[in-house]
Amino acid sequence: MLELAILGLLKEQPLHGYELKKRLGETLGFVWGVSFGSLYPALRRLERSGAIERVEELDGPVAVPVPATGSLSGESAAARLRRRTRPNRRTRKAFRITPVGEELFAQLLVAEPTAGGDEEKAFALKLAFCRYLPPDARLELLERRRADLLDRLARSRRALGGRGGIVGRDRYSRSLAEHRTLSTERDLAWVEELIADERGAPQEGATA
Amino acid sequence: MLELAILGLLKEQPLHGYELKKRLGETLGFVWGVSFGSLYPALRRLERSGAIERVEELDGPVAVPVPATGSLSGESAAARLRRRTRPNRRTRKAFRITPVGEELFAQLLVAEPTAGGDEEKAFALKLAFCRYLPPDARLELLERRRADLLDRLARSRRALGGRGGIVGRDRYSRSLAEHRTLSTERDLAWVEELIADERGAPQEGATA
DNA sequence: GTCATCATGTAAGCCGTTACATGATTGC
DNA sequence: GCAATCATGTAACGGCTTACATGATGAC
Repeated sequence: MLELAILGLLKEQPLHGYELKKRLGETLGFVWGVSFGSLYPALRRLERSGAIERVEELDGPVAVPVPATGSLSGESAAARLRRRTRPNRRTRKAFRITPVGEELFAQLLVAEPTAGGDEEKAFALKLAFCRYLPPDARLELLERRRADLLDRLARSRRALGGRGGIVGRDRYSRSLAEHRTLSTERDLAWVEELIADERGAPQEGATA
Repeated sequence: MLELAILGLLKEQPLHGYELKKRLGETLGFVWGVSFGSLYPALRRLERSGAIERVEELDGPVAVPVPATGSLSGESAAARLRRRTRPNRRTRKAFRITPVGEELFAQLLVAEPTAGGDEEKAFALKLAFCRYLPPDARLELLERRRADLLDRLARSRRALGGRGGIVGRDRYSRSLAEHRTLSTERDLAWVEELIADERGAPQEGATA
């Protein structure tokens, strides 16, 4: 999962570890937070397997439009900008994705979630990158998610309604079960909406 | 987390591993599924630490009212019932919670989630057992959750609205971010409802 | 010269997983 | 007797965490 996220971000532009972590926290943050302790080993693994490679840092490469989160004071924003224009650090190691990495990325994007992990996160992550997927694979991803949710909903309802289930337990458990069921229903509705959109207008590589 | 769940179930009645796993799947299933590979080692740990102890299996102990999930055929339900009335298995090891275990349980129930784990699950689990908590601790649990959700919501919105955020990314990421934000808002509303209920009628050990 | 931040990395450990191995009980 | 289920356990591993160690760069 981490590797998918890394490759996905590197598809956009070469980055070094520290920056990668920041982006993982910013643009994928509602999905995920990673620590250095996992990030760097992951980078090494990816490099050794040939999925990514070191790249010399060109000066001011892709010129992020101006980070301007708005919450920064004008002063420090200016400082950040100044710094950003002259990033000639020798100590940092930027990586770029290789063709091998592209292939790995494509594989990971359609792979079954590795049971141990968190199904929700895995789906969220894949969705965040599914613009790189051909329309049919995209649909399949969504359909699979839909099936999972239907399944879970069935179990939820069985637990909720069936005698011997949640009924008769305390109010907290009951409230929890009800809320979870509702959430699942809404997730399902959302996914079905995505599916409908997808069938309606199967946008090729839709970036906008 | 596993240990909390085990202790919580054992508070109701002594159980052996296999049954424990079933219950974990049934009554806590929408929150959790455990495998034997974690369950048995956890039981050993708990036993060694004195939190639980082996107990001789009395015949037909607590007499679960009749499992009757409704989805079983009458035949196999009858078989299940028949079996249940004479469970004189020597091979299985039933455990009961000890005073030490009660204390551990109480501790785990109010402990901060161990960062590594899944915050959602941890909260759900605690809520499922919070009837054992004194009203003030219960409120604190809810308030803490509320704070977490508020925090997450703020970050969600920042990512969503702020320039440099999700705007400008592809429609999938955008939809994802919007949906997550909505979900968080609803979780928050739910928790606030629970808090209001709690303040309105601080039921002592509310089982019904 | 010192502090904050940027930047990379290692070590130990936690908490769970799957896969495998084994054996008792019961229904037919 | 045979298969299904009940029941307990071990081994190897996975993926992530925190805590720790180290050092460069830039601001003042």
